[in-house]
Amino acid sequence: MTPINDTKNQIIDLAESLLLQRGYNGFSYTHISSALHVKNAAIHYHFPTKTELGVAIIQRSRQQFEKWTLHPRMSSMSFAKKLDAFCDIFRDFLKFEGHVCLGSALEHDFNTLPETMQQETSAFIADFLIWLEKLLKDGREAGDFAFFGKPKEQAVFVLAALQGASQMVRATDTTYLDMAIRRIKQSLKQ
Amino acid sequence: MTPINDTKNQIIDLAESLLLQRGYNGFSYTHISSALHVKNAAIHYHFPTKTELGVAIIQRSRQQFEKWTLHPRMSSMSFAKKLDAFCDIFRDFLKFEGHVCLGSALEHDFNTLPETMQQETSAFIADFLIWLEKLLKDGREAGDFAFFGKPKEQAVFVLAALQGASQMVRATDTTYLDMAIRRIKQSLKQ
DNA sequence: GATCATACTTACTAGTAAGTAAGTTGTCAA
DNA sequence: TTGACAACTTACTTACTAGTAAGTATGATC
Repeated sequence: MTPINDTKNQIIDLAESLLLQRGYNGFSYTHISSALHVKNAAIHYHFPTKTELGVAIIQRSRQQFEKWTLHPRMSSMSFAKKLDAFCDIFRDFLKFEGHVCLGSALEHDFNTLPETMQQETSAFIADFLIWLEKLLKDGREAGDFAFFGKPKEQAVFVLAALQGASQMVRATDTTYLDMAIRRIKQSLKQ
Repeated sequence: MTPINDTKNQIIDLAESLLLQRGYNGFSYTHISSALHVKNAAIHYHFPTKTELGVAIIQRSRQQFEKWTLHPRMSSMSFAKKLDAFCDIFRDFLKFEGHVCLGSALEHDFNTLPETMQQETSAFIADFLIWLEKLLKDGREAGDFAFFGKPKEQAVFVLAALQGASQMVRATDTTYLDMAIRRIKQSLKQ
């Protein structure tokens, strides 16, 4: 048979891709099963409910982000380089046709999401904001960044711009994210 | 019977509200018909397809925005006041429980939208960007705004931040939009 | 008073959604 | 060789989706 967890991981991969492309209410188990050439019930075997599948997607992404933040190469980076790397996360999402970042996709469907997914979504956004706030705070203290007000407020602003731009790309032009990123960096210069 | 266009307008009102709350794939004709205490087919009488209803929502919004830009009181406003008024559009969306701005909602569902709705969505976003670009350009020339680079790039940045923040609010806190607006204004100061 | 359009309702259709119960098959361990 | 389990399939259910065809009440017009 197939290797252990192979189908399960393929399901999460595909479901995440569909979520980023079409939103939580825009994909079904049939989308996944037909793409993987298995039956509808096979998906239900691995993820009895769509809610469990949704939670699995977010939890895996949270783990990936945590791993990213803890990666050895991060500790040797300058604050500016870290911000660059963070912006690259959003650029990477757009490499796949029609994708948007996960936070943006989940926020949009928030009101129609089951409660457990809502909780995971809020935690996911909080992960990003906490990391970003610390980067901006430490970067300003070190003299690498310059901005007024609280680091948290600036973090909200940066994340909002990144998410907003990654979404705007769909109805406009893919260069718009780069425009926003240039402006974000500009807004942090002395 | 009911006054002319009353039901039709009520349908657009409700459909728009549902679209902003739940996304295009998150509401059905049944949501509308049961709320208005009419039958499913009554909605189809006014809007034969969901696509036509979707297009009607966007077109009405575009007309409302055009009317807003041409309102007599606008011409006497300072550039800063105009920007304030523009930001208020986004604040107003959030007054209704769980709403997000229309542009954000449409961009999110873009890939699953019928073609006519995609075209209207792109035009809707373009309306906003063109107005904003002109405001920023004229404002900088008059010495009221200060920023580097092209007005268009700054316009993309401002709209991205507004849309992103209006969406982030769902998974976080309603104060986050105000944070972003404060930062936007700060980024345009000398 | 007949005709006609408007604004519906009743009663359906075909398709798709998530989800389930029961049976099948390959693999591995005792 | 025999269980036992993982990983499915087959065959279904219930609920909801957009959309339609045909009929009806109401008011305005000729």
